[in-house]
Amino acid sequence: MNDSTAGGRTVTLKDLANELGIHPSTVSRILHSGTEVARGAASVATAKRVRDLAHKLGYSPDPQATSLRTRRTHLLGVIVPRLSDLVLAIMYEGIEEGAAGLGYSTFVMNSRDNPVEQRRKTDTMLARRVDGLIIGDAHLDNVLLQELRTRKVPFVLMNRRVPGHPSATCDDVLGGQLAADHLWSRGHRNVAVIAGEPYASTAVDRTAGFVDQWKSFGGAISQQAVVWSRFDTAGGREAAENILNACNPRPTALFAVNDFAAIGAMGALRSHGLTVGRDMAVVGFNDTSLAAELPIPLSSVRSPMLDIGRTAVQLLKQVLDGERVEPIRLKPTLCVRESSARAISATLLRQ
Amino acid sequence: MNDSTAGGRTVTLKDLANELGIHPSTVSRILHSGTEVARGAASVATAKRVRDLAHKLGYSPDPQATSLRTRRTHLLGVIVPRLSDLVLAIMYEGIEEGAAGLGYSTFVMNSRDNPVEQRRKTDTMLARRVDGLIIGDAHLDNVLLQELRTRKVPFVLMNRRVPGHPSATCDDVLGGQLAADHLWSRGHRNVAVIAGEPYASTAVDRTAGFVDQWKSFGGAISQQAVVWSRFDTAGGREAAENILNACNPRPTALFAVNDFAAIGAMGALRSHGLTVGRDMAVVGFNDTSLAAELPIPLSSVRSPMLDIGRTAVQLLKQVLDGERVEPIRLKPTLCVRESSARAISATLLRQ
DNA sequence: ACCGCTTACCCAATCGATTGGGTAAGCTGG
DNA sequence: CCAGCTTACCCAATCGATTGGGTAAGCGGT
Repeated sequence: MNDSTAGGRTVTLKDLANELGIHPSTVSRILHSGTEVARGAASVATAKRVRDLAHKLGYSPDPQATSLRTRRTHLLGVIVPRLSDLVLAIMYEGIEEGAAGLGYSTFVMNSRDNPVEQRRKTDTMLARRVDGLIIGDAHLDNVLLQELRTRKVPFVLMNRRVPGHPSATCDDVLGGQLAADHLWSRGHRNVAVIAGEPYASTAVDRTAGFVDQWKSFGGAISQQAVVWSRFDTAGGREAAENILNACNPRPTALFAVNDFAAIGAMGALRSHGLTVGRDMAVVGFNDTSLAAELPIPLSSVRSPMLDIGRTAVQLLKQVLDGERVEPIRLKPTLCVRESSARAISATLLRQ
Repeated sequence: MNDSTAGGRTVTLKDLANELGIHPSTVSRILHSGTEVARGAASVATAKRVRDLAHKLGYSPDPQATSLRTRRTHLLGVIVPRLSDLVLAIMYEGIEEGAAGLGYSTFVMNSRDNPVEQRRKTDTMLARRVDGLIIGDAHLDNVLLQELRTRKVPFVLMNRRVPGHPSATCDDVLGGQLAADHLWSRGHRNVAVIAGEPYASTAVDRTAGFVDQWKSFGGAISQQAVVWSRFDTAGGREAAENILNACNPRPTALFAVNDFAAIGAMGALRSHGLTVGRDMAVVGFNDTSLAAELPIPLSSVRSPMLDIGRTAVQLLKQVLDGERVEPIRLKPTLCVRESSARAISATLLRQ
């Protein structure tokens, strides 16, 4: 453990310099740069003496002082709808890992998907002088992003994309297609979609991927079979209720763009006396750790959440380095489980 | 939105001073202190001119410069086992809220409950010169805490307590008692406990609260009916398997110190052909949002997670202000649901 | 002996805000 | 008319690290 503490005495460059009878700038050059500058700034012997002493005294540079001078804080801001959304929490673990690898630290804040909060949190981050932002709660219609671009704030989107901005996301269109392929191949011909929030690209893309693929197979999906909803269990429950009420004949399969909505829907189905996997197939999205653990394990499109977080950091790093970057979409895969594994039964077909 | 950006020109005190033809120190005093110092430093008219200009130009003080001078960063470090644990994620939301209210920003890092990582993350936080730490992953046997105290690093514990250190936690002993009261009152006499990790006070206290209360009723709990386990679904599943194998006669009720472990256990019970709520009562802990949404809703001891987070910040603030603080334990309440609502059935009693 | 080059440093300004210690002008009271 | 006080400021050092621009010593070559 180093000795620079919140409470105790802190070792500074000057301390090291005084101790060794050399100038702080020399110490800085030795410690600062990996041999390129160090050589030329000091003799090998001096460099070693400095490094040894620094290590012995547990010197760690003051990041505030460094930032003040260099105008770079090595701080990244991360804004998510809410960390209590497992999906974002896992992406954040990827971010933390990626950022640590590059020597950055990260702030996270919850915006609750509320535009006022998004702006406020963004402001707080910028007031802290973060070097860049990772935005995990982008709305498709958001003006904030244009503003940030105009002001040349470096940022990347994560999880949700918005055309024209760099982003690290799951290939949600593909994910929707995978779900459609699966349900169609199991013989389903009458399906409904719990579509999520229309302001989120995740919801829109997954739904579009599913619906377009379904139509390309020659299937039909009526207006009332696509229900927009919140992403949480309560939203999924309501959406499923709507579908059960509005769709006649009752669909034989449900695609929810989010595992939590799928779980809520499963609850609603159960309340209606339907058994998931037998009377109704259900497919979720993200393959959160719960999907496999449910009493009736949930089929789900697995999105590489950790990798999305890591990729977002890499991308932001490139932006900070002034490189031009393209959006990246990581491939999802389908995990089939009991909730949708069996082919549609004769009884259901006959309905 | 203020104009100080990661990308653009930033307005400094000196800019304001030049613009108005006064000295930066005067501007600082006006903007810095709420009338006490400001009065005496400048005329009311000047103060207004300064404030108006600051607002117009979107001045926001450079936190790095401020910290360098004042030696306080207004940064708090938060260390948790993992943010993908819903419980900690929600506590963090409380922290974020509380910290924002006091003008602090927070770093979070995941330690994965691994002592090496705990130390490494602590070091990273201190290297960033945080003003204090909120530690959410304390182990009962941890030496790190003693070290931090010796080095006079201000910190408080959250979620898990360790005797002798300030902490904001749930009253876990009481929580365990509530579960015991409930199951006993429903007629159960043969129970088992999925106890969690023995290094966490949450696990130890909840188990002790339950077991002691049970014994005070005259009940008995055998050695093999208390199974230590990981906190996740897989851990709960394994523990339940152990219990089903080792306990004869089979218990009629299960208390898991964590909802996720409870969910895992429910899966195991189902695999054994047992119906939760009828063949076996199950009670979890924390009342995470999923408990109520499960196909068979889970009874759970509700712990005030948001408040614990908020309280942790308040407590740390007091520590930073040099006040003496006592550990705080917030009261849990019991939410009874289908998984344990009905009284023990005659069939089960006869077993 | 002298030019030019390398080696191994030192010097001082700078980033932006804070703060203890001035000081000049103006007013009051005796 | 002047001591003494208040008002409304200014000055300069400081926090710790970085960095462009020195410079003195030493050495090789001619």
